[in-house]
Amino acid sequence: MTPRQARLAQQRADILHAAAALIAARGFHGMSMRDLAEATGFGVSSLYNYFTSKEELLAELQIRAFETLIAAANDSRNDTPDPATRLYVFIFNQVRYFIDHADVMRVLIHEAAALPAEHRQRVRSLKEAYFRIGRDAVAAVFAQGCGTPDSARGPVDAVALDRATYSIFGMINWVWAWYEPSLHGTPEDVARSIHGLAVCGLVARCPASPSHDQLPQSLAQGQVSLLKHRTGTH
Amino acid sequence: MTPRQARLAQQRADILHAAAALIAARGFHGMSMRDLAEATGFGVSSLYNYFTSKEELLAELQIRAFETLIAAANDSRNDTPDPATRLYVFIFNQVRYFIDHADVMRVLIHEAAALPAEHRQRVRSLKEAYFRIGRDAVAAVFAQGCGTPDSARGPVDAVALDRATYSIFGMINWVWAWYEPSLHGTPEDVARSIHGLAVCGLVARCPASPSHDQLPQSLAQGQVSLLKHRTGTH
DNA sequence: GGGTGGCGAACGAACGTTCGTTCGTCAATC
DNA sequence: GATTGACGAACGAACGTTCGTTCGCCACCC
Repeated sequence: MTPRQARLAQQRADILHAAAALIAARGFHGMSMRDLAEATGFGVSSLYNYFTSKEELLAELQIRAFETLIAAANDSRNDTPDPATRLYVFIFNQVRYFIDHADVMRVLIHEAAALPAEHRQRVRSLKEAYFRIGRDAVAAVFAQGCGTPDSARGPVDAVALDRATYSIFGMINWVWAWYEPSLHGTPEDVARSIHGLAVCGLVARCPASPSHDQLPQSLAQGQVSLLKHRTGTH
Repeated sequence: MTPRQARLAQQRADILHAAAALIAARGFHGMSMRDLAEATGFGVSSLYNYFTSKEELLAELQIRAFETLIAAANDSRNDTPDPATRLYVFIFNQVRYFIDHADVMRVLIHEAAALPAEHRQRVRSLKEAYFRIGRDAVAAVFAQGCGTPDSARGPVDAVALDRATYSIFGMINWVWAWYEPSLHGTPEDVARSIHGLAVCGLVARCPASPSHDQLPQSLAQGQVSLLKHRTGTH
């Protein structure tokens, strides 16, 4: 990559960062290109040297974010054999990403419908790929059970698995709406609360699942950035 | 109420219905007053006979919705003494409301930040009141425990209670993003999945909590409408 | 009972502003 | 000296809102 290309890529990323903040605060239609120009220091027209339209900018933002999330989830998929712990890692990764990059999170959740039809399908398929990773983690916990001999629970059908997975995503995704570091503990606390609900519920005891004290206290931040720069071939 | 007033109130409600659909689809800034005029059959300027501004329209929409939710939650608060069942009723009421009125739901979740400062505080206090109702229901389940003698779980502090409550709200609120009646079962199924996760988690057994089969199969729809019409003094 | 005046309610047109986008030009870089 | 990239100016369209007017209904007086 020539220095020229590197500079161009960096400035594209800078613009995306600023756009994420503005769209998160005011919505896609609420952010004007003049707002974005002021935030980035560019002139309004210069932005069009980096993105062909406002909508392409939104699409790029969402695509990069999902690719980052998917890559992070895949990287940590095989770290541990225990399903409950693996689910914790999945939850924590996403919670941390969303807390660190709340702007991007809000854009992902709120502005999927604002995409033009052309880019809609691409983002949707990325979202589905990410959902499947989460569902696999949930299914593994389901299948393993808790080690309890009790088998009063009926067989888990696919529809119920989907509902449970979506519900767990709901807990994670909702974090942006309420989390305040000074009020609600560390990201680890949040991930443990969610994981606890997902695995044990509010009150049940989970003899065979790892105690929360045994869960990894911290995970390597890794090298994933807010918006991974896609190099090369995809 | 004179027929005149009744007609005016009805038309205000009609406009709010149409606005909810448009805002849900395109966002507050994405809906133009011309869109709304076309959807309602009014001329653009006639809308200003019913609402003083676009922002007041949004505020009214949110305030009515939260008042409806709070009233429904309060009405059913003392129906049953069992905490777990009471939590189920709370969850089901909200899930059903959101599935029946997905438009309003999206507006509540997405467009809180688009409110002008004047109306912001009113909506926020309604939201907090509603949160407290939910938290009380969660706290009761927490306090009762599951009847298990096992007390390995530490004392439940207020912060953890908040996190758990927010997480449960997250499961409920996220329903709008994925629920499809033909794919994901009935609203009762959804409420039971969420309640099951909240109380028992994915895998734990809950000896003392009611089996899902014993939960009320259906609840009276009640007379709450999409946007309750506030008569009189508040 | 039939005209008539007042008024709520709906409207088209137009306001000034801001929107996303394009274009021609000019300075800086290789 | 050619190419890249930043820019101000300008575009038509659409924005939220206001204005003056009209229309039709209902209460009132002759």
